[in-house]
Amino acid sequence: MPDKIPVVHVDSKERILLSAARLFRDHGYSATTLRMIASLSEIKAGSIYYHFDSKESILIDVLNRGIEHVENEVRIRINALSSNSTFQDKVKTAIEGHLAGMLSNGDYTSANIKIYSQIPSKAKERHKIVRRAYADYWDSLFEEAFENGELREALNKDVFRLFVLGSLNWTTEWYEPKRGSFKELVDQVTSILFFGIFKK
Amino acid sequence: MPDKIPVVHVDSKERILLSAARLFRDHGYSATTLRMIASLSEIKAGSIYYHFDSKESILIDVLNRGIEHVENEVRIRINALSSNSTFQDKVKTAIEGHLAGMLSNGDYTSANIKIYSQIPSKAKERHKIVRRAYADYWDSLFEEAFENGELREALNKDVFRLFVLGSLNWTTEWYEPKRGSFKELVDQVTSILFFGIFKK
DNA sequence: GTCTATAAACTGATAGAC
DNA sequence: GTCTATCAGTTTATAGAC
Repeated sequence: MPDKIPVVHVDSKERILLSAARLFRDHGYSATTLRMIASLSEIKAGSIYYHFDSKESILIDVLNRGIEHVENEVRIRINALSSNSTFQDKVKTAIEGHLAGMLSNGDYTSANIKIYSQIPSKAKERHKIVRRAYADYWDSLFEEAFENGELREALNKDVFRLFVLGSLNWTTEWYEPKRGSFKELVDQVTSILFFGIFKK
Repeated sequence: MPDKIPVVHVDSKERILLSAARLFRDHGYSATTLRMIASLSEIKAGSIYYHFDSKESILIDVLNRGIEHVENEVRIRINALSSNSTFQDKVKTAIEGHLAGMLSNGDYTSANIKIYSQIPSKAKERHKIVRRAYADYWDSLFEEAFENGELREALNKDVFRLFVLGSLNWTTEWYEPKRGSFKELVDQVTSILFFGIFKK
């Protein structure tokens, strides 16, 4: 993942959120202290409380931005498609958007994906609704293909979406630009998901 | 995930390790306190130090057992295959083993997979060698197929293994027995990975 | 082997000066 | 808005009784 971009000097609130996202992603929510966030934001720990009520409210903002970001990356690309594009184009575009949302400047999104399962249950409950809406977006995308009979089998629809999105999500654990360009990654991942690993 | 099996009364050391694995998996390493581990193990926190030097040494043992467990699940199934089984049989068997290692009584393995990226870097460094050996096992499995020309494309070999294993690993985030039997999951996942989601 | 008690350090959060 | 100082609670880890 790039992240070459330093936590530049914009509004303090923005620096706090970006620092928190990166630290949450790399060390987890609980292992990240307010003093770590403060230090990376080049501010003192007490000052954080001028901008946020609690550590958990920072978390909520980070999580929401993560979904917001990835959803935008997907929607923008989908909306830019010409009206006569095939369904396969559409899905490949969505895959590219999702991967871009996580891997290219997607500090909030990668944080969201990596920490979600281990955050305090109260925060998880609050954030669930936002997540659900994004999942619904993918469901509606696949729904079309199910109806057209383009998909290879009538697999369980939930398993279908969960597996596809999950396989993408895990790329945060291993993708490094030095392995190959982002475009190559999208091509290879799409190729495997569309047609599998075997010749026939 | 089942985990119906309570932390039964075996050796204290075993109870501590199993409790730790489950708590690490569900809450993360840092958010899990020794008092939580002690409580679930039905022992007092101070007593843990008779069996372990530090919290981190519990972590190391949990991580190692995780790889050990999943590796066994895979090896046992692979070795039980008849000598005339096809390469696809072999891979499906390995997938089944890996999923079983995580999802069926795989507390140590699911803990390992979920927390690895966020543990202290010292522990990560120490555990890397054990992980590498398991990755090598999968590499050698696919190597055969590459040479036989059975795989659909000459994709980047690393991306290949990482994507396949990663897509399996993420099932810990969403698989629930109520969605369907374990056998069904193996069939559906294998089907997608082997031949993709599209009809052609 | 397990307990109680406690040390030493760290945590999220607050108060009040500037 | 940001700082310093500090509170109250928690954390890992240790000491010593049984």
